[in-house]
Amino acid sequence: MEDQWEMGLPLPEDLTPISQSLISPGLALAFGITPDNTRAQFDLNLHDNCSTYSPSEENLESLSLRLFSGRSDFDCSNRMRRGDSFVNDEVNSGSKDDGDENGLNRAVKRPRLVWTPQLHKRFVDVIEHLGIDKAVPKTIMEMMNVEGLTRENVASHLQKYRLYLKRMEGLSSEGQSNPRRDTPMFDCDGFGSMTMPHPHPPPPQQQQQCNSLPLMPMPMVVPPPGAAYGFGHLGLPLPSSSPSGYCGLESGAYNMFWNRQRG
DNA sequence: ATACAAATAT
DNA sequence: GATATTTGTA
Repeated sequence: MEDQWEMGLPLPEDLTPISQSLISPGLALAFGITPDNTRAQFDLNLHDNCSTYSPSEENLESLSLRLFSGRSDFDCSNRMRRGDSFVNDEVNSGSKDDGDENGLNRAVKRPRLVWTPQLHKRFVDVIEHLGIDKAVPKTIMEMMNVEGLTRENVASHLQKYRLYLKRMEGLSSEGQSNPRRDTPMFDCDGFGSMTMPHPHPPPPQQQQQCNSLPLMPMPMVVPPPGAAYGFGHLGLPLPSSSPSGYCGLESGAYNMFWNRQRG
């Protein structure tokens, strides 16, 4: 059962290697995984400010491996730090591909991250396995192990996620016979946890016994182009689950999922 | 100096 | 509304 997730995944040699690991050796050890082939290969669905990029082409797979045009070492280094005011400590200044036409070392803007259901699912999985007390942005980011994902990406998402949890909490304690109780309109990957969050925090898990988790080694399965996506929340028919178990939206956020009822 | 959470901005 | 950025604080 524990190796079932591997079925249908691309072979290691089919995957483009990624230059940088976001998981610490300690975490990797704690999870009993080998750092080489376990990095998340998420399509981060990054949107440029100017052009919205839709990964519906056959180039999806290659796009999913790196963030933006040719660089994977983006990291947080292009952001201003508090106190001082450096713009961009980008190393290869003077090159023409840094988006700077004038030779000035301008800050390069990181595209906006879109939290796809896949990404969000991993986020939730990590949180649930960490326990609320240990679920802080940095740890979550490390355990998610998604290339290019920053701590502030996670922090921002976490802030909203906590808001969501609070809403649900107040909701469940409010009216017991509440008709508005979330019926899971779908239980596909990534959605169920959003529509039906755990009412109670999962039992605190110890790091040492976490190696049984199917959490880490889970490269994203890219659906074939033109595949029917899960629009169950819109009342559209769900595709019969594919053998690989893929079920989700390839592009676009899950947005409307957690904005159910509002006060 | 760093990371967090909350507040605010885009 | 979603995500980013700033602000206050531990």
